[in-house]
Amino acid sequence: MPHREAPTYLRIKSDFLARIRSGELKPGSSIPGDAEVAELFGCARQTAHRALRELADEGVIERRRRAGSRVALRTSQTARFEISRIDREIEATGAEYRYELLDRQAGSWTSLARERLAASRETPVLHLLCLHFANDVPFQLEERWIRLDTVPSAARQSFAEVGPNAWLLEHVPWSDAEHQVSAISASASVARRLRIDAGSPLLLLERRTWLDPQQPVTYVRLSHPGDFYHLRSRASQPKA
Amino acid sequence: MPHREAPTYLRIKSDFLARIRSGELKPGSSIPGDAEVAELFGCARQTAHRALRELADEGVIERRRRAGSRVALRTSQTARFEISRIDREIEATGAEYRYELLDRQAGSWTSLARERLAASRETPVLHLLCLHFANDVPFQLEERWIRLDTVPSAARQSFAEVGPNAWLLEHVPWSDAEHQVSAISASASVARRLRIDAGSPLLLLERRTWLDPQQPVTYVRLSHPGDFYHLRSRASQPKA
DNA sequence: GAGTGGTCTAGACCACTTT
DNA sequence: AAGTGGTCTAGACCACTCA
Repeated sequence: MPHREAPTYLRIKSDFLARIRSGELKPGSSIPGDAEVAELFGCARQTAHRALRELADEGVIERRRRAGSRVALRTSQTARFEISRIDREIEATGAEYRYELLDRQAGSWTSLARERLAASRETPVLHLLCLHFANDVPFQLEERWIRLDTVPSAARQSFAEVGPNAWLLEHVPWSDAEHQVSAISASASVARRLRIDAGSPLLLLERRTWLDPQQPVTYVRLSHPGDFYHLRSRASQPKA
Repeated sequence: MPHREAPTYLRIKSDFLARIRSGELKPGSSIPGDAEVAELFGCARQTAHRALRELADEGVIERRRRAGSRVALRTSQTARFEISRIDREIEATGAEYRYELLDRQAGSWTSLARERLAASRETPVLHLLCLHFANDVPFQLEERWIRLDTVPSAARQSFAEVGPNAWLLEHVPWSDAEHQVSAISASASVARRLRIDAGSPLLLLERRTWLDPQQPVTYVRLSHPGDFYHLRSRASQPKA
């Protein structure tokens, strides 16, 4: 296999990343401007510009007009967790997936859900209670509220076969999403559904989505027995 | 304030995003090639190319040579959680932060930590047990192992004043990181440290980092009383 | 006012992939 | 073999921001 030469803009990025990693360039160090970088690497300004722009987009450096570019000061690590459709996630492990709709009620608010969806008592809502199984073992309990004024078509869905998450992902676009992960004790009723002991640790994933910043779509609480479920994330520093 | 016209490549991105959001372009729909988009918008091919390339980088569309571009099929939502330095996170809430080193031992492996760091019994290691307080209430228990063959300078650190996370972030670059979040019951010893009841739910954040794919740096278990801590994430669809 | 980054163009060559 | 995306150039104008 012949070694293919990397594009110039990637070589420039690699070069700066290596110099940052080695400690030669420290957070706050200033970086040559587009024109100078272009001259150093013997390329057009546009090419140098692309390398530096992408480094800035990735948060590696900070650029300001007139003031020039500097190595960014990193204070936090970020982890990106993929939250897949539960059916695919279960099937990916080789287990058999099964879905069960436990309850479906229009107009059934809880005060928590009303607050989360910025709704009044009169706002039309669909409440769903669903259970997801892996090899016939309860894996996830899903408590969901859907605002019917935002998504009227949901009222015509039975959700007997297709889970609400799969349906919403395919039929309702979203502009904003909020996730929250916490650890709680299983209440008696949740524990009964999940066939675990009351008080057992649960990994609770809450999600809200919006059609646009003014229109909440759904609020969902996904409870998982602590032994079964975890969120995983693997990240690399920007490479090239 | 005069309304400033947006750059052409952003207008192109917005246009496609709007058409995707409206349902006019569905997952799998094909999208005109660079040249055609350039003609449609009356701009140079490079400009159209940048718009489409960025959409592809963001995962909105998929591009393949010869085959053209298509709207990507999204199956999962991704949430990006920022994992800050705990001291800053606590101070950001207005609470007072305090740090305490409970234990520091060289050569003290557990089998779990050895497995996570791909180490043998003879691999030199530093084990640390730390407690982080918010307003004098235990907030996070930190159990950490640092491979001293990878980071020899850690052996000279007392970690009495500066927490290991802050020190490592500033002194040891990393190329890869892995996070895992789960819910567990507090063991008796952990519960005692955190001044909670044994069996209480804990949000456990585990992290591993590598200097490069062959050199593990550290493995850490961060336990948080379920009532106090949660991971939060807010995301928007790519906007323009 | 001057320097820096941000964007755009017209033209070009190449590499990959499908037909 | 041909069409598509990926990259590069040389030159240009503009906008923002600091001195």
